[in-house]
Amino acid sequence: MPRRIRVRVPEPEPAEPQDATPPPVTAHPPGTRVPEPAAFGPARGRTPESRVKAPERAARPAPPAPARSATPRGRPTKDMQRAQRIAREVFGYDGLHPAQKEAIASVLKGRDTLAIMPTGSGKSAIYQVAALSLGGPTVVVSPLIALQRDQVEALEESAPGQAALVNSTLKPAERESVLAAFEEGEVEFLFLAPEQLGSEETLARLREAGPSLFVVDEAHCVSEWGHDFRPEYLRLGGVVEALGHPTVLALTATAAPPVRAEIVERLGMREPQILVRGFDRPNIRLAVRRFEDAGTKRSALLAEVANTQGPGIVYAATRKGAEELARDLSERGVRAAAYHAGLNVETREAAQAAFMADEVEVIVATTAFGMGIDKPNVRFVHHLDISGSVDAYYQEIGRAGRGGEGAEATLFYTPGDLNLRRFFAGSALIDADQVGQVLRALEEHDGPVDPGELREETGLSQTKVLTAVSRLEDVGAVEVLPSGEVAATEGALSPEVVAEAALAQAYRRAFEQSRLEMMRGYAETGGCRREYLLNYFGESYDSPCDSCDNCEAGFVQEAPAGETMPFALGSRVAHRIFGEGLVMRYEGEKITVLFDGPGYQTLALPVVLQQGLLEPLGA
DNA sequence: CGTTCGCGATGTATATCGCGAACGGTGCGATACT
Repeated sequence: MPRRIRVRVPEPEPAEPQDATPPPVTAHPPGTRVPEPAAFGPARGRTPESRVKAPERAARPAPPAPARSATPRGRPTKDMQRAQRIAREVFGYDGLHPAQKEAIASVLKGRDTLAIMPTGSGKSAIYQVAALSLGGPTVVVSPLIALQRDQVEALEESAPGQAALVNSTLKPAERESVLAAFEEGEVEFLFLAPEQLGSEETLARLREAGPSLFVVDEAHCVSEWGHDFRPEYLRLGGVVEALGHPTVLALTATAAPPVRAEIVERLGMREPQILVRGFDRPNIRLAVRRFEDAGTKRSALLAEVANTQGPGIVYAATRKGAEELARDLSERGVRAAAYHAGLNVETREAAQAAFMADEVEVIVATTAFGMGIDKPNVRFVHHLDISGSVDAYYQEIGRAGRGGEGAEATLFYTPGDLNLRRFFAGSALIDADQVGQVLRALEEHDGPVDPGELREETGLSQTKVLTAVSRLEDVGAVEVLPSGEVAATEGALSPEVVAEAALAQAYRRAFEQSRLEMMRGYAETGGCRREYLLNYFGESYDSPCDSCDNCEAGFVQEAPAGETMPFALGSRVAHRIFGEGLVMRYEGEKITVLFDGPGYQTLALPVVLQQGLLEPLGA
């Protein structure tokens, strides 16, 4: 029930004349610092003169423009011209990069858009400019409260008072005033974590505000965290629907093809525009050093870091490992600090701030460190322990060399390190018993049930209940209503369903394991590592790269053109047992296919050809 | 899977051994306590 009836006057879009009147853009208030340009390339300095000129440009009447529908192809539309003015005058960007323009244009056309671009390439500018150009409020889902704060602060510089956030640290009165301001259209951007959207009341308030744009930042979290760690991520598709399907803009720095597909599916994106900006980071030199025992490996890494100019990041798999390495580095005279989720907030923030300020030279961290870190002068990112997937690894090493200078990414590898990752890849998932418990609790009710009730009745945690519900939803046994309530679909409550949900779980596990196998493949490949990484992200690359250990050692020969690729890279194939899949990579006599069911599988090419194991499929 | 933890036994050292259990990584929000 709406608390009040209110006629909402649509925001500028229709009210704004389509002709020469300048857009209602706030110029920088005097004394406001102009934010750094977010576009690629070196930040060009802005002179005071250029700042003074901006308002003049805004005041100058624009040339008469034809009606929007008559805008000639290939030239910026009226909407895009306006977006570029906003980028310049509100945010102080010197110009938008082509990829940014493309993404903004896509959003302005009302198209759901997935933009995959490296950190530091101005992803924030995309949603900022698109949001102000669209008119109508914008919901931004972001995984970390710290990131939300950074974004609000950044917006505060150029669009004061236009951004706010909602989370559990707010007092009820503060929360109320933020939501009210958002409903009234006084605040353009509202930042929140997906968990906030689990509250029916909050959702209703957002619906009341009538958002025109729904942004999912760090969208890979949908796939990486949604299945166990933060299941609310899988609920975002329902949230989008409940909000009347505003245009969805998903942003991430990395996503392999299956992760992309999952983002699109889970967010319920319709005919999405998918924009991928180059994955290659040629200035990062790639290497793997293999050891047979962990002690030797650790000593080698210590020596390497102690003799290398920082700043740098070392990733470790465990908290303890991170702390011990930081301690040993300090003993060797390296200014090092540990960073992991077990540290108290002050220690963590101090470590990060010191690293950003170049007071700490090396940060030794678990996976807790990194999201939102954009430091240009990181000289190396080394791994004491292997990452759980190539996706995670690439994101981690991508924090090196942002400024464009040379950087090193070395994986210190022993095969035994895979065990811990195997454990992580399988452990967080719930088992069939727990799915059964939730299903039985559902049977007790006739109609839809609130997840909170299920939690009480099963004694499972919120996360477990939501995970079980997601699995049951995957097999069509339950439906989650826009209200957040869970409803069993007709005739679905059967032992077969539990079995099916368990199977879905097994598939997920197999997929995780196959991703780990791909990481192992990187560690053990004799081919060009850059090619391996880029193939993983669905891009082709002509090795050798001359900037990885294998290419430098001369292991990688240039492949004769048109050699032994019986199935084109990126084409669809079918396998009798594994089902359909996507050809990812050739190496030696092996072919790697990403199957829709069991994930990445590497097959022996001669056997495949001899026994006809793979059938090419049409596009 | 490998390492660490907790505990009882050993058998008299205030320490070591052996065994099974537990843990290992990401963060939100809610709750219970000062």
